[in-house]
Amino acid sequence: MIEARPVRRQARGEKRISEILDAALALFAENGYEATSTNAIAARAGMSPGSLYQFFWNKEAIAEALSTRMIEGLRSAHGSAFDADAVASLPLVELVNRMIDPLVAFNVANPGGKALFGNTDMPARLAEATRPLQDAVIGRVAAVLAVRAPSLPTADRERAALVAVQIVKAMMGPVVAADGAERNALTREMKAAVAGYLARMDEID
Amino acid sequence: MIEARPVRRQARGEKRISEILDAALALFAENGYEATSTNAIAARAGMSPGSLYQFFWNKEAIAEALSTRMIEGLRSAHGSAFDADAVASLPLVELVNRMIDPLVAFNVANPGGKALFGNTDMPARLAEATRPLQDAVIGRVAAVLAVRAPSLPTADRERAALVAVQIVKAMMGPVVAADGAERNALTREMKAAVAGYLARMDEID
Amino acid sequence: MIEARPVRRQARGEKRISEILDAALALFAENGYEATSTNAIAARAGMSPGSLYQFFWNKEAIAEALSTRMIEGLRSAHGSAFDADAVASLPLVELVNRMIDPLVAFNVANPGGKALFGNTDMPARLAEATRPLQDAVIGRVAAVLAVRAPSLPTADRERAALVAVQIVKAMMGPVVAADGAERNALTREMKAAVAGYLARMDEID
Amino acid sequence: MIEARPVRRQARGEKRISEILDAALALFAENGYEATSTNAIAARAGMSPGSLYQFFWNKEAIAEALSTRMIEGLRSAHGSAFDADAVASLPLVELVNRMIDPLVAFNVANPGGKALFGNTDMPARLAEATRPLQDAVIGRVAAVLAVRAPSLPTADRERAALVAVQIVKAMMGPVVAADGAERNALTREMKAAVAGYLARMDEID
DNA sequence: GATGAATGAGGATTCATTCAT
DNA sequence: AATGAATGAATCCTCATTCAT
Repeated sequence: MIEARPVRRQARGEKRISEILDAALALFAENGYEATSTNAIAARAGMSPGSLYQFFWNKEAIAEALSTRMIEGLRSAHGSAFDADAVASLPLVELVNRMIDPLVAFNVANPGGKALFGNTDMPARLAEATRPLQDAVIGRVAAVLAVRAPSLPTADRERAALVAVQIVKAMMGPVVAADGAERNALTREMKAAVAGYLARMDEID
Repeated sequence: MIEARPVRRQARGEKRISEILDAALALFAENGYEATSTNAIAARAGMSPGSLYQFFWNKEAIAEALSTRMIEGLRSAHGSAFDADAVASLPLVELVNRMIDPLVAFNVANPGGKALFGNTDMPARLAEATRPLQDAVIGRVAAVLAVRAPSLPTADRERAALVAVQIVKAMMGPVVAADGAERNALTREMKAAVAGYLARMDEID
Repeated sequence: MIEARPVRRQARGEKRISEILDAALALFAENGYEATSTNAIAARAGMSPGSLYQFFWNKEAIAEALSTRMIEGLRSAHGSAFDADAVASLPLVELVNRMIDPLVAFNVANPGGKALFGNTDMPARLAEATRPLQDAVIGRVAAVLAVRAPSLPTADRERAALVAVQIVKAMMGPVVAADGAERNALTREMKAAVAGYLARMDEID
Repeated sequence: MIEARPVRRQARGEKRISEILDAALALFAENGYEATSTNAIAARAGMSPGSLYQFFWNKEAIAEALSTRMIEGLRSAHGSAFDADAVASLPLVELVNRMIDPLVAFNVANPGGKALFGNTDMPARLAEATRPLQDAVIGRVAAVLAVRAPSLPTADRERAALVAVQIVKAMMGPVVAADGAERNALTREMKAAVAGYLARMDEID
């Protein structure tokens, strides 16, 4: 009744958590959040339904953790792409490359992210848990714009960042779904769209 | 025994079908596809669950019909925006206006659309049922490009159309969610992004 | 999501509700509240689990309804036993007879009541829902005492009523469990205990 | 393979068993038998669930042991209250005092008892496991009556003992739940009820 | 054509119990 | 002796769908 359940975080725990998240990511990608059953996640992760709940309070918590892991993954995928001097000095096209290439690589390696973001079909509480990722990314782009287009009013800057992010998000589906030459072509167009749009707010080039 | 249920299309039938679709659209928009129960749709449509099934084989069929109705709605919303001479002679910015303004108006008036498109959280079969809308729209834009940039290879043209459509879709959520001045600002940016991108493939301006 | 579920109370509804309550009473009596599954109740009531929930929001609601039905049953079982002049004029022994005989008859006919009252093993909320019955009965006895022993302070009167009721409750289990001559003997002793105790507060005899 | 698990009774074992029973008693009192999980018992006893099962075969066994420990506790609580000459020579009121006062003290100190006795909400097998306590107490009272009212037929004597015990059990809940002056008042009434009832079978007074 | 009661499989979650370490 | 991760059956409840009226 009081139930502490400290959400295992030890040694072997990390591995199992990871297995659960992998399974969940795959299934969310295939069938969506709602249509994915916790029993299915457990089965795919090679454990019993009961074990799942030793690591997560409930289904939402899994999606939340997935979202968190995604943020961290993105951050490390970007590496030094957002370093102050890179941001300040690079030509726009090169900057866009540095931002988008790791994103594409990350999404190709982690299909299923799309099930988590920009998806209306999940409990309201979860949608909010998913927000940080969104906001983190937009914030990063806005920070870039703050350096590149310092005279732009904050509101405009945030809006522009949103637009850039939305374009990337929207194109990521087709990019991930395609492969080979077509994937490259789509990636090129995505970059063109983003760079073209941002060029308008950018004093330098 | 051989189950006829010929999907009613008669007199009063049309009206009831419409009521069901209205109810479904509203609920999908509020809670998403999976979280919307057929009983809730029936209730909101002012009929019994049994009656609902006299018009649709199952829940998916409702979403499919919604998708179809959406295509038609979009088509009529666009009116003469895609007329041959409009497409051939208008300045790009004006053409984009004629394409996007009705879309925004339509989506603001039908806020359930987002639950149906670009949402992974539905049975795979449904996601496919939803494709025609997508394709219809892309096809229309590709046709425009065929006129404006006739020298562009077909593959590039289709890809460009996809990009344009994705940008619009991606921005539609934020646009519909915002209101007043911010909605206008977002719409303006959406148009700028699309026009900016298409300008590259467009010989004229 | 909004879900009205007006808890069926119509024509045939009453019958089914009654069947559910009968089944629940029997099972609660056999296995207790917690150990009785809603599926088992439905099965014993000859319906599917889903149907059960057309009449009751959840398991607690069934116990609540059972408690309510019990109060009404007791009231009607007592008939005119608590009429003003009966209460005022009857010899104590006869009064006790009129109070206890219907209770014994009722409990023999409705075994299982014991699972609902004075049982700690149920959600706190339920325990409270069950209180009214308890209080109703004690209140009735206190009212009798108010007539028979008007000089007794209210607190003492309520306490005495509680004692009388507790004795009856405590003996009811053995009485119901026994049968034939032993049941009669136990009933006689229960009455003796109650009458003996009340005689002390009673001016007349 | 032949499953030994000899129910540890050694050195440190006794201490751990005691801790388990303490934890179980507290939790049964708080939440009832069914709602108390073995994991919660283990946690409260400061050990792992696995360890718990080294001392008890299952949940029922814990309740059984608790019942046994209760009998012993009661016995020692009563001390010399049932000594032959005390029983034979004391005025009834004083005898009742000597029997009931330790019981009240014991129950106030061990408020979990009520979850174990007179509670229908436990598996039938457990209810029986709980019987010995009941019977032990009744037997003791019957023995008293055998001395005080030797001419009473055995059956009547046992029945009278049952009544007395039931009264005490029934009042124990309210007594334990109350405190201060009200607890005293309730205890006084409990004694009055018991003494009043027994006086009828008692030749002396 | 319509109704709405009825169905029952399925989903999230818990918990008594086991077993590898 | 002890641990605590693992198990999986069982629970309450929902909902897409059917069918008698």
